[in-house]
Amino acid sequence: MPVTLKQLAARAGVHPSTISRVVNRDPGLRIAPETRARIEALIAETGYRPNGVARSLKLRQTFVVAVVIPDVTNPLFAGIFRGVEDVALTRGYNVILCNTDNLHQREASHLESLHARRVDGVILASATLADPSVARLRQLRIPFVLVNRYSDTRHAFVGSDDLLGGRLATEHLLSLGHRRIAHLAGSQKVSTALLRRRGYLEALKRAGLEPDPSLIVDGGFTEELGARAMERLLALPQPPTAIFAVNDMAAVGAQTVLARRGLRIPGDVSIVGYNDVPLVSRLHPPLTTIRVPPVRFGQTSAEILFEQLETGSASSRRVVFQPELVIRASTGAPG
Amino acid sequence: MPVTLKQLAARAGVHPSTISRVVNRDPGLRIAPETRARIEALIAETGYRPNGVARSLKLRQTFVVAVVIPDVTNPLFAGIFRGVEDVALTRGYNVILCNTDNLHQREASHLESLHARRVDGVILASATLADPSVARLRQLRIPFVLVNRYSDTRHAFVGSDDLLGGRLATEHLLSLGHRRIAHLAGSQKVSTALLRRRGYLEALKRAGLEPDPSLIVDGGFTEELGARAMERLLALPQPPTAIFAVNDMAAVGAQTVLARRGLRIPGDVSIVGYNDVPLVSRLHPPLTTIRVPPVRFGQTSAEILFEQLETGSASSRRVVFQPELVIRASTGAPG
DNA sequence: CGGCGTTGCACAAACGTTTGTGTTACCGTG
DNA sequence: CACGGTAACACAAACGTTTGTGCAACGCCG
Repeated sequence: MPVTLKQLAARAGVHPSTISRVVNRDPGLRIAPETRARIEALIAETGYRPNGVARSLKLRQTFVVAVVIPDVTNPLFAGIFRGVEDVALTRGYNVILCNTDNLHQREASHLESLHARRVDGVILASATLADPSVARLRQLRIPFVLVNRYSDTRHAFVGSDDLLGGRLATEHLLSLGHRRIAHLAGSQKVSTALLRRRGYLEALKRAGLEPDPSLIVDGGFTEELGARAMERLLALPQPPTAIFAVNDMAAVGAQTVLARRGLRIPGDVSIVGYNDVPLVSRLHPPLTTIRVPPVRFGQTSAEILFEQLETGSASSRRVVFQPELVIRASTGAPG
Repeated sequence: MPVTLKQLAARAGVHPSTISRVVNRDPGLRIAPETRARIEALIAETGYRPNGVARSLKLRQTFVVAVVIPDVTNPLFAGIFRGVEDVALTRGYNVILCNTDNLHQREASHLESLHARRVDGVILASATLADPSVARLRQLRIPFVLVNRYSDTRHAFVGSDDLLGGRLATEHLLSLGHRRIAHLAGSQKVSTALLRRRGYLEALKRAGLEPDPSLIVDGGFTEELGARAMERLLALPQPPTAIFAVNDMAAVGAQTVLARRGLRIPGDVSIVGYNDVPLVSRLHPPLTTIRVPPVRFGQTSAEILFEQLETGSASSRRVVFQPELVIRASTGAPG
């Protein structure tokens, strides 16, 4: 049922190339008005749509980009995707979404598949530090931009100042009078976690405090891992009076175990999260957190990607947004 | 840089078709072991990957499916996407994600684009009742399955029993002793909203109660719209003692205005939501809601879609899951 | 009226695969 | 030694476009 150029040409009594030029509005096309009308009528009648696959083959462009993220189920990444789709749409692009679950293996296999499909570019939100997948992307000469997390500083990147964010969160806690501030750290293989931790350490140092290694506990980005890390902290001889969690979900996990132990927030321990994902403002208590603009991440990274596609040359633009501390009821003066 | 079959063939001193057969492991291929070895070495050396676009053109299959949803930012739809991606991966498929924002125009334009790209199938989670887009899909002969919402009963569909869900929610409220139960209804153009409302009405009728039209207020699926609807309810001469919201976000919106007015939940008014999206269990108070399995929605719909792709014939299978009432602290006996 | 510049198209190659059908050389058999 | 069979490939068409170039026919000018 899908009509082809050749069939149309036969019915219109012209050569396929002529039809092609009218559907593509070739500006240099000189054509008799009646012929054009005949062709246009036929197009309307048959509902002809050029076969995108054939077009892509000929044009060496697929008009598809891919977004690779750890997990759409995480509102941060969902927001990023929205951002890129919104700008991709305006350029006539569609976007393939790939979830990696933070598995290198899965990330790599997605990339091979995307390469085979000849996507025009990829936006990678799942990069780790010195990520081999990023090297692969370069090797394959696939235009790409890193978002939220970076791999190293040579590549196009859009995200926010996680170092500052870590400092903001910690300084807030310090200003409330906390001295034993713990950090629920994420994997140090990802830039965001690394920088937030560094920001935490910097803030402590600026305040003249010696960081206590036992207060920095490697957890992860999930509720489950945040909860486990919190439990380890509570087992300490002298538990912290405040927590800075690497992200909101870890903070929520910590809240849960605190509540189970009958500890009050912020009475007994204050908590600050990171990202300000939906609904954390409605938790019990509402979570103090660091706000970042996920949709703008997506939009900006897409714009940089398309810039590369248009100029045909890789960019190493880095745009970093300022994170913002939003103070809610989960933080207060130490008991 | 991307190698082609022809280039490989030249270097290997064989015909392109021979290479093609070895990469595709053509079972009927008789080949000298040494030739095969030479070719395989060349493939490994050059990192050759068949051009997927050319393959698609020849095979008339793109190995791409699309998921069309209102908004990924909504965890329900994000979950559905995860489900379909998981099974698509096992079949070597990639998936394009499209957001419609519940705009018919945007839905239609996405569909045209997907058709032009010749995607192998689509999973549609944004259908309205008697949706023209669904008709278009049939007309274009694109295999598809509806998920969560249906358009009419002739098409493949996977979702849950929203009628039952609506009854469950309402009966729970009734069993607590509520008599003035309001319903924050969603758009009656979508099956889920329509059925949940019908379930609500049925439960009332079974309890021998006459539904009060002023207690059914058309809101929408967002926090904002839920809030507005709640305000209208509070302006009533005799406000309700309980609310059944069409989804969790609307319920959250209602909670907000209740809190602003100093009304206690569930002391003054009870609330039940729908979907059990992440974090509503951690709200203040934790939200009673109806749980549905979004990831299974996605998985199942993908399986049905692939079934169609394999058999080459449209299916009208309908699989509906049982929703589950999960009782939390937002509901209690009327004050 | 010859030549030239347009106008309005047609031609054909190319994009990179897949696959049904040759075709050659060789081996074994009677 | 002729013949059939098979092993190991080569050939070529096709998938549906795009685009540089070719080429009639026509009108116009000197």
